Order: sequence, then C-alpha cells, then structure tokens
Amino acid sequence: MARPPRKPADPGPAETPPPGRRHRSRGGMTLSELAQIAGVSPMSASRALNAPALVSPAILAKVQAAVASTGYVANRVAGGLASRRSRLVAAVLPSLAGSVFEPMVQSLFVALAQSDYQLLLGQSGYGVQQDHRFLEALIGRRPDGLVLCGVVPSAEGARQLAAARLPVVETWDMVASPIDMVVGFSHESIARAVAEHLLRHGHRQFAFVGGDHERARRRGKAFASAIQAGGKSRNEPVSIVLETAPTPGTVRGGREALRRILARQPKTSAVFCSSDMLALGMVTEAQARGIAVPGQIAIVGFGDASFSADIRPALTTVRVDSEAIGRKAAHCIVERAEGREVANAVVDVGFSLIVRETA
Amino acid sequence: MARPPRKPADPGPAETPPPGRRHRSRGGMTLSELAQIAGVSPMSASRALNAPALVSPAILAKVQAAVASTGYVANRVAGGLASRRSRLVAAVLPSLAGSVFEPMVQSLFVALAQSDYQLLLGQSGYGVQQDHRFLEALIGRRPDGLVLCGVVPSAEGARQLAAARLPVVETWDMVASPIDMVVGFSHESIARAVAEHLLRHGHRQFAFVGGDHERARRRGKAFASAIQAGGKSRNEPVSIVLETAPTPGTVRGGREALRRILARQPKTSAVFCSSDMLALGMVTEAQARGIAVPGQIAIVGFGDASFSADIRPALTTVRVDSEAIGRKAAHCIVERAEGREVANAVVDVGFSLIVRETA
DNA sequence: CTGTTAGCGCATTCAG
DNA sequence: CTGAATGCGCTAACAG
Repeated sequence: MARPPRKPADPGPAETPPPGRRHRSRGGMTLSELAQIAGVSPMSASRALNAPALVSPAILAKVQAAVASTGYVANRVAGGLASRRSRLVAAVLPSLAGSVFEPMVQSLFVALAQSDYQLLLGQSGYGVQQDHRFLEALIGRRPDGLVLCGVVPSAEGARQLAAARLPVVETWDMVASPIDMVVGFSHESIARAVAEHLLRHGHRQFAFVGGDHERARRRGKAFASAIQAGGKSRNEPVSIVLETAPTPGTVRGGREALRRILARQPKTSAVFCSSDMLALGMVTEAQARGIAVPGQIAIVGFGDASFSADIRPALTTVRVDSEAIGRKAAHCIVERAEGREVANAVVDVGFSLIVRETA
Repeated sequence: MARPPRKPADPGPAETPPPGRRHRSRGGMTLSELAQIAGVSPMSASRALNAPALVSPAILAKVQAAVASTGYVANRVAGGLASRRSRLVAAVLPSLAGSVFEPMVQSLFVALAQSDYQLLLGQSGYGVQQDHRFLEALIGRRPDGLVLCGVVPSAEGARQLAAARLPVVETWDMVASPIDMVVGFSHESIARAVAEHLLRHGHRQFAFVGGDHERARRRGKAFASAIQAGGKSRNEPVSIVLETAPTPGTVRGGREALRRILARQPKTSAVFCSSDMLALGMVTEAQARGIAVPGQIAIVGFGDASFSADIRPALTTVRVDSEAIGRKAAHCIVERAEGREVANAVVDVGFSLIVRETA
C-alpha cells in the first residue's frame, strides 16, 4: 500500500478540510494561518508585521489581534530566504573565556539588537590557523555582515570573506591593510604614549609582556621601537626585554612572566603588560617577593578592567573605549546591510592612559 | 513599457541561455549551479555534501572537485527551511560582560560546534523582566534548542518556550521545577558545605553577599538557613547578615559590601561571596583597613576564577565544573534535536570546596 | 544508489 | 492600499 506522492495532483474527494498539510508538528503557525484567522490575505498580514505604515488601521488591528490571541512568531528563516536578508551578524572572536573583548561584544550585541539584528557567534582561537572551516559555517548562514574581534583572518579566510561579498568590520587593533572597514585603536600610538610616560619618569630598563600570538608580538615590537626612539631622542641608553604569556592573560601568567623578566634583566624598572590581568599578576608577584610597586618596579596594564581602579595599588593602565568600538562596528554593519554607504570606513576611537598608582 | 511579470509562462524565444535568474548578486552560487558544474543532479550534489555515504564514490569525487574549484558554500537558511532543522542553538545569558558564565558558554559553544550546531546569542539582563521580546527574536530563528544560562524566564517567557516546543536546558543553579531539562548544581548543597566548613572553624557571625537579583537572594537564604541549622545542631548562637552587591560582581562592589557588613555587624568573622570578584574586593578592602585575612575575617568566594589561586592570599572558593555543564547541556540539546531521548533530564554536576588561604 | 517532484514559510513584484 | 502569483535554495519523499 504505497503512500501516494507528497501531495500529488489529487483533485479527488476532499478528505481533509484544510489543505492536508503534512507535518504540522515543528515550527508552529504560519503566516497564512495567521492571516486566515485575522481574515486578511497573507500579504497584508506580512505587511502589518513588517511595514505597519503600509496597511490600513483596520487590517493592522485585525492582524495584531490575531497575533495576540495566537502567540504567532514569524519564521525568520523563511523570511530570510525570501528576502535574502538574514538580519544576522556573525561575530568572530578568539575565545569567549577570559577575553578582553567582552565589553565590546556586549555593546555590539546591544547595538545590533536595537536595529533588530542578531548575533551569531564564531570562535577562531588565537591562531591564524584554519579559520576557513568555521568561517564557512558562518557564511553558510548568509549573515548580513561580519565583525572580526581581535582576529586576523588567514589569507584563505580573507578570500572567503571577499567571495561572500559581506560587509566586514575588523575591530580592536587597527590593521594596516583592512579587508573592508575597521574600528579600533592604534597600538603604535599607545606604545608611544606609554613609552613616553615611563621614560619621563626616569625608567631606562623595560619589559613588555604580551600574549603568545602574532598580534601581541606586533604590539611588543611597537613598544620596543617606541622605547628605542625615546631613548635615542633623549640620548640615553635604554633596554627592553620582550616576554610572552599564555593567552588569555591570567594572574599566574603575569607572575611567571615577571619572574622570567627579572631573571633576564634584573634591573628592569618598568613593565608594560598587554592586559590588566597580567598586570595584576605582576603586582602580585612583586609583592610576594618584597619588590615595591611602583617604587622598585612600575607596571602598566592594558584595558582598564573592572577591577583595575579598585585593587591596591590601583593599576595604571590604558583604556580603550570598547563600548564605542562595538557600537560603531554595529553602525558600520547596519548601514551597509541597509544599502547605505559608510563614510568613515576606518575609525580610530583613540585611547587614554589612566595614571593611577602602579606607574 | 511595462516589464513583463517576473517570469510568467513565457515559452517564447530563449533570450538568456542559463535559465534567466534574477538577482545573482548576493548569496553566491546555488546547489543547482554546483550540480551542473559537477555534472550531476542537484539531489546527488546535496547528498554528496550532507550524506556522503549515500552516494557513489564517482559522484562524490565530482562534487568535491566542483566545491574545491568554485568555493561553494551551502546556504543553510534554505537548507533549514526545507529540512525544518536550523542547526542553530540559542543561548540566553544575563550579560556577556563580566559574567561568570563564560567558561560554560565557551564549552557549550565548542561542544555544539563539534556536532555542527551554531550558537545564537541572546541577553536577558539579570531581571525576570520582559524577556518575551528577545525570546521571540530567538524563537523566530527556529533554533533546534535553547540553553538558559543562569536565567530564569518569566511566566510569559516560559509559556513562549513551551509553545515553541523546543528542547530547553536550564543551566547553572538547578531550579526546583524545570521547564524541560536541567544541568547544574545545587546551591543548597553548596550553602551547607560552606556553612559547615566555616562553623567547624569556629565562626559564629556570618555575612553573605550576593548579586541584586532573585537568584542570588535565594542563594543567600539557603546559606542563612544552613548557618542557622548548623548553629542549632551545635547548640551555639549564630548570626548572619545578608548583603547585596551590583551584578555582575566587581572588586568595588565587594569593597563596598564589606564596609556595609562591618557597619551592620562589626564582629563578622566570615563572609561567603557569590563570586570570586566580589571576594577579591573583600580581601582588598580588608587589607586596606588593616583587617587580617583570614585571621580576623575569613572569606569564601564562588566560581574559582582564573585568578583565585594566584592572588595573595589565595582565595578559598567553591568550584563548579562549568565546562562539564556546557558540555552536558550541549549533549542534551543535540540528542533531543536528533530525535533521541535524553535519559537524565536533570543532571547535577556537583561542586567542590577549594580550601586555600582566605578561609 | 540516483533522479524527480513538490514544497518549506515567507517577501518581492506587479496588477488591481 | 491590497492581493495573487512566483520563487528564494534547499531537502523530504518517493519511484526508478
């Protein structure tokens, strides 16, 4: 007794009063059903939902009543397919855990939500490794835009992004040759500001501690250059050691890094850390060893974490306006997704050096 | 010169050799195009992509070659619509910023990715407020499951979730009457363990500091009950004050809370904090005021944050296996999404009291 | 194992 | 302002 094909040309006796749907189990009500209940055409219901201004008050009221009584929730995957706009934005970050990007992602999320876009998450790990795997997964959702948070795509990844013809915003450290749009800050400028501050306070032997990834190494080099340049312009001998700590930065990582630094360059008197967690570790280790902070060693953090102002001694650190980055990145994506041009494809939100007690 | 309807029955002269598509600008290549290039039927191409075992090696090879040469990325929104499976899981958390849920969300993310599911993010704020707004947005994507991370849905929200007939996992504190599945730990058990530890060490005047939301208040009450019970069984007078600090917990919040506690109950000798950040604040404030930790005041944190073992004094805290929670939640969702039953709909991952220096 | 047919639930397009 | 027709790109269900 073979079942007939799905719904063949079967103008036979109407066995099922409603047009005999198949699997009305998952997915809930459809727009057509809603429209039927409201007593309007599906198209009017669609408009009442998406462009209320285009329908008469009467229809609007009927549809809204039907929504209220049924709890109808539109199927956005169908809508996305039909309209070719998913209202989805993909965000790629190295890792969720212990990441310094959270405040940025948070504000990105909120700003996007306000424009009725949702966030799809991707994680890259910190490497420039095979990101094409998960990039494909994201691209397959046909997001209306993509935000890279402190992530540098591989050449292959960049190609995929280009092929997908998506609005892309790179955030955090600004990169030299952006794929599309960039919102962030200049680590060179920050390096110079920190170097200048420290040199002015008489320090001559420095250290830098960054994560164990390419981006951090570039920051270390920028800081080293700034220190060298400052020494030269002052005609004073300076020295600097570059250390690395596991990413994401931890107190333990900071403590261990300080030990290594002091082993390599015992008279180090100032350290610039790529995160406040690392800096907290440095302070902790220094205290444990009876080294005065900032008396014997000055410590500068990065990020102005929530705890930085309130620990003792309070951390001197570099603050970047993560919220602004998230917000502006969202703006860039939304504008482009709606077909408008974005005037400033490269936005530098700047930074500020917050001088507190540790330096 | 009215344009003809979109593509009406127009068997006229074939003007465009390929079947005259409309807007081949966004969205990239289609499966049919891929199939054509590979020289197979669309359905074979689909199978080669999604169920390679069902096609002959010859077809598989052809399709894979075509994918490699074109960079084809399947459109999952179309696939989702057709198959009624989005391979999307929605995760709701109070906030991304400074949240204690990150390690859990991280492992949830990874575990889901391994089963080829992606994470759609939702934020609720800590309140039990109008979550139905963004719940609708999530449900509209027709996710295959939903994970609530430390979030209690409102009655309205719970109704929507029920109506959506989704697999739902509530995580973190286990709730008394779950919507569907639960993975987490028992705050009552934790309260008892901490109370017992503290009582055994001779403490009699306690404080509890939690966030300013319902869930935290329940934890505070559980701790108070455990303390009272412990005092009664020992026949010793005990007292406890309940304080609250802004969520998410910060060092500043902890410092301020300690001040209030000491103002209310000067002889407080043991404090249980609902997060390690708060505990760090307490330690900081105590040190700033010359109060010895743990000599004069013992402090117990919660969460075993990355810094807790490495600060001085090292934090005594309660560890929960966040990774396990994320992993198991993912398992629950995936199993149900694939139509299998989940044997343990309620999973307690337990906890451990990590005794270090502060208590 | 392979191909054909018929939609998934919605929005775009155009004619009223 | 409203509605009917059409198909977004893919897969389920069948028949070979």
